[in-house]
Amino acid sequence: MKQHPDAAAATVPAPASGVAAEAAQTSIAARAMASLRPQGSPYLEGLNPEQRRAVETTEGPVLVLAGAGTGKTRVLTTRIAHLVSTGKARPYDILSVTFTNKAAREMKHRIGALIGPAGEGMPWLGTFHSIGTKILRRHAEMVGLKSDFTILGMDDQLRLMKQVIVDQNIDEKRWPARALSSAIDGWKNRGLLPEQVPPGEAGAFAFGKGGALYTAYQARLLTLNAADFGDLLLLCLKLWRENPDVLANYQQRFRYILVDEYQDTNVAQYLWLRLLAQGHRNVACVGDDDQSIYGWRGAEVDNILRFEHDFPGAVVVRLERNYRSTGHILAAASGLIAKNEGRLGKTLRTEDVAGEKVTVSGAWDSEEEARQLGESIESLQAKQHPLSEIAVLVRISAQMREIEDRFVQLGLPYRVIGGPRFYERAEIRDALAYLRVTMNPADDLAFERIFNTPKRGLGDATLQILHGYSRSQRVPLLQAARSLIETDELKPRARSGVRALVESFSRWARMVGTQPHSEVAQTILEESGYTEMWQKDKSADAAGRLENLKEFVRSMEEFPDMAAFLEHVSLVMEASEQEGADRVSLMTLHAAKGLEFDTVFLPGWEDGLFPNQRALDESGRAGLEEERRLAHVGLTRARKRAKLSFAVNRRIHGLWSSTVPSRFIDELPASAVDVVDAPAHFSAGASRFDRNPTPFGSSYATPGWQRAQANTAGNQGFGQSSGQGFGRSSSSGRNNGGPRQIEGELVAKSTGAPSAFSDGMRVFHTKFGPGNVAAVDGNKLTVDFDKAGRKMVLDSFIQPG
DNA sequence: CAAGCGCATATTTTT
DNA sequence: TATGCGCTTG
Repeated sequence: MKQHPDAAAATVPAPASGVAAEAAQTSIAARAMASLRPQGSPYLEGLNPEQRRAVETTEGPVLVLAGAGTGKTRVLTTRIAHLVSTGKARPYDILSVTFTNKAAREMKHRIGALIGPAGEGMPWLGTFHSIGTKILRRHAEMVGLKSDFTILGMDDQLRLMKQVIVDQNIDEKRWPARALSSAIDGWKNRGLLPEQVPPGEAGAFAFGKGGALYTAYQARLLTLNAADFGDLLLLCLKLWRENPDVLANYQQRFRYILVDEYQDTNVAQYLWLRLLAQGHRNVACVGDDDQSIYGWRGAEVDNILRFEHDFPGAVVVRLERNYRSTGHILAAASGLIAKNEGRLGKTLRTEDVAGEKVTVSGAWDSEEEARQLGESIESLQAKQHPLSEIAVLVRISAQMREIEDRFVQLGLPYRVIGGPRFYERAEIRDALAYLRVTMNPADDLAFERIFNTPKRGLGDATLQILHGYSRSQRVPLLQAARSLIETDELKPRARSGVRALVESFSRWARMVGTQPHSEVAQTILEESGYTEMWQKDKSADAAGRLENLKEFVRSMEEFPDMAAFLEHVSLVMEASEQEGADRVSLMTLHAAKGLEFDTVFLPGWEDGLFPNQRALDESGRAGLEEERRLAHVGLTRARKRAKLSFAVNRRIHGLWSSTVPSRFIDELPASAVDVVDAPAHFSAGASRFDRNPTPFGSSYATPGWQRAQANTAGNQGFGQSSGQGFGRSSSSGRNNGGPRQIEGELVAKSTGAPSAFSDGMRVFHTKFGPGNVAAVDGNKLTVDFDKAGRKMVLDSFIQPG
């Protein structure tokens, strides 16, 4: 995109351009003008007083705490409309950042609806990354790049990291590229350039070479004229720090700044915003601390909690009126989130009816849970409830399989939202790599990717030769290949393969510009043998991949040229969801943020799964609070019906383990919740016992037992500080000792004898070696192994040591 | 260079 | 359990 904002503005029919010009000069007059308008502004109608305040407080820092379903997007878009139509700002004076492309698109759309085509001309509405890219391309030389730098996806990033690791003679096994890459990402998220990383931290990686690796990695990026996602922000910071005049220009340019989902910003984004906001200080951040669920990838809830401190004099507006959910659902969600300590505090209220209570039901195991889920959906379906208004939200994707299996069996149409994205599929990345090399012969990472795909008899040996030449002559791989086919460096066989490839790329490069770009792509895929490769492949998914390739080529037609297309896909890594069909939606809780449904099912509310043990282990109380926010997000997705469930047995890494209901269940206000008896039919449930008959089986599978379980859960007081680990909770209790051991018998086929182990005992495991028992739960032990760390193991694999 | 085996590993995921 | 990876073998 080379569109210059000022040029763009000239083409925008500015409704109040005369006023705008004055506004820039005489703010008093402008304000006076503005005060006249609201009465006649249709867009302000229907806003509640808080929303209106959020819209009309245009000057100075504003924090809008927008609870779930309180009309956040509406405020954001109306605010822009307000700024533009009062003449306080022209569309190109407003910087408006979102997190996802989807959010940006929706905002563009809605602004367009409010103020007409002027909104579509907003050049500075986009994601942090797309705006960062736009800024960087203009000043690329100042950070050592060229303006046509390529943006690396995660796979390129990893490949590059691997090379750097090898270059630095680090043991790749001990320090996998993944780990280092994520460390570097972490530093970038915190706005740290290589030299700014605290030495202690950098030293903790790769035998003290962490810092050196980061430096080397950045150097390689510059050589390749490439930037990774983190750089898109980090290099802006660098650019602005080193060139105050450039910064001043942007500070001046952005009269008003709006930020969506502020609770998800990381440190780099915060610094980025703060630098820009120091100009006019008109920065409005909209967010909800109770929906911050991305701490694990660098989001800092602190940013939102500290807003008033960071921007003195900030006006804080709370949007607490919820327009989405009925009373009980809201009460449940509010009651739950109130248990969090680190929050600014909001109380959602609704004027809607109380509606149905949130239901909680238990199941014997995850299979039965899925069965019940299917039945509930079918009965809703029988009552004409549209499937598209039903969502199943799970904590981890692994839960999806059983549910999908069930849906398939029932013939229930469903769709999985999230999951592997279109542009991340192997065939699409391959196709992209071909295009990238065609467009940019110096794109070594792309070249390497398709070097021998499809197979053309080229292996690692050949690649090493190319690399050697490329490095010594300081030319890109493709250039190296072009030179080497003139010599005898390569074996004849490899040489002919390389020659064919090199010549193809020259040919394809010549086609660009003379033929429509989608046709060029089509030709490339055919001539390279790539399409043929999949046609010959007779595995199950080959047909789907060919279909994807077709869709890929087709989607190119929506872009003016190949370069524009490539820019788009490097920033927009998302699938094109096809809407319309009446299907149940299945997704993770994370993927559900921002969506809403009439009916929401929330299976798997069990301690260890949700709240997730790993979050607890890694982040302690903060982790628990984030999990609780996730629960809150889940509940607030529901308009009319929220149905929680848990299973008492679940397979974890292939082993059956018994589980206890999530502590979150007990944190729900009782008045908003109905405990549901399990359905009375046990035909299917009984089959478990048919296979594994035990004297106790049937009685424990009765509804009464399940109710008892639910009650037991209530009485045990989960959720206090003690809860650590699947096993630890409260195994001493006689209430769960009985059933637990029987489950153990059924499930783990152990002897069922009471555990002979106790806390602190020295033990030996056939696989993990020596360790100390940290906790005992029936036949399951949590052991801190000397070498392998903390693991949960079955006692039958353990000997007293 | 490809197929096959053993081994470790096992959340959440946008840009 | 199941997947994916890296190494060994044909």
